[in-house]
Amino acid sequence: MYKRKIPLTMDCGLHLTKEVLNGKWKPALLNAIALGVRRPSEILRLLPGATRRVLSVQLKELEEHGMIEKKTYPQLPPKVEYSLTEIGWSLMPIIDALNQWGDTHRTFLETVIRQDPKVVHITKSACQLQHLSVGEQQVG
Amino acid sequence: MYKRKIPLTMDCGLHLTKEVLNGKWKPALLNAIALGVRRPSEILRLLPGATRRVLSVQLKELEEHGMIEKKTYPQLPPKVEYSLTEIGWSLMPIIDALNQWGDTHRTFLETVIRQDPKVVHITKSACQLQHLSVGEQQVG
DNA sequence: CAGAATCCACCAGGATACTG
DNA sequence: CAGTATCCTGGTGGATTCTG
Repeated sequence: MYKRKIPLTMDCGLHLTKEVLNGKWKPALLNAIALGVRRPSEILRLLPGATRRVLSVQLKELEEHGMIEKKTYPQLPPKVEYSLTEIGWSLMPIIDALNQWGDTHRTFLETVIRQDPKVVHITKSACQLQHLSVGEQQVG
Repeated sequence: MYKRKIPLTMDCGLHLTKEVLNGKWKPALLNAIALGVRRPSEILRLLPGATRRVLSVQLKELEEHGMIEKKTYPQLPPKVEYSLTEIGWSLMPIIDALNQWGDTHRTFLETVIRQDPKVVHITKSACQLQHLSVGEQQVG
């Protein structure tokens, strides 16, 4: 088993939270599940930029960190459903805030980020989360 | 100049925000500056886990993204002061929420994160942010 | 004191193929 | 459909040294 060689730094709340949300798709995954998209294949469709492997890895981490729960139906073909735990739900106001802040300042942000000479080109449509209305949220 | 070869994905607000806060010390840096710690040497003292170089790099990125402003006094020895821009300030509720969430669930989080077999050991005291009371915040 | 230049270890995440 | 194993690339951030 792989072991990380660089120690974590985690005594202020900021770093603890960062560790939980650390991963390219973690916030999007939590958001998707909160919006009722609970099956891996659906999530995969929702995030065309991500591969099955990466989603798998990050979902597992979220599960290990206690943010989501996994329900496996022992069938063929297999069926899996994820749901938020209570502590997972407690993250949603933050996710919403992140999402909203990005949307509010979209024009500005796209400009300054595009100005960044490091950024070669931008791919659009890697995430369809914004097409789901928040009103469709399901109650845990 | 280094150029990034992997395209960004940034059409949902979540990813825009993530790009801005992307960097090990970015939220902590914003928080520090908001709390009135504006000089590099002070910030360095506040975040003993980070090196001068990394702070320098991430401060520059925050500046390029328009979150902070840099004021240089042409003296010897040089003196530099950072401050939040208006849009930078607009991030503070989010930073506070991240910080608070981590603190609220500290016990749980430290447990599940430590359970993670990837984590070998944890360094404490890499960040002294929690020693500053929020009451000491300065107005932009 | 502030920061630029180098060098590099580490590891996150993408591609692909395979199993049940 | 869901998940794992393997391999590989690129880029973040740490160490160190040097300048003004």
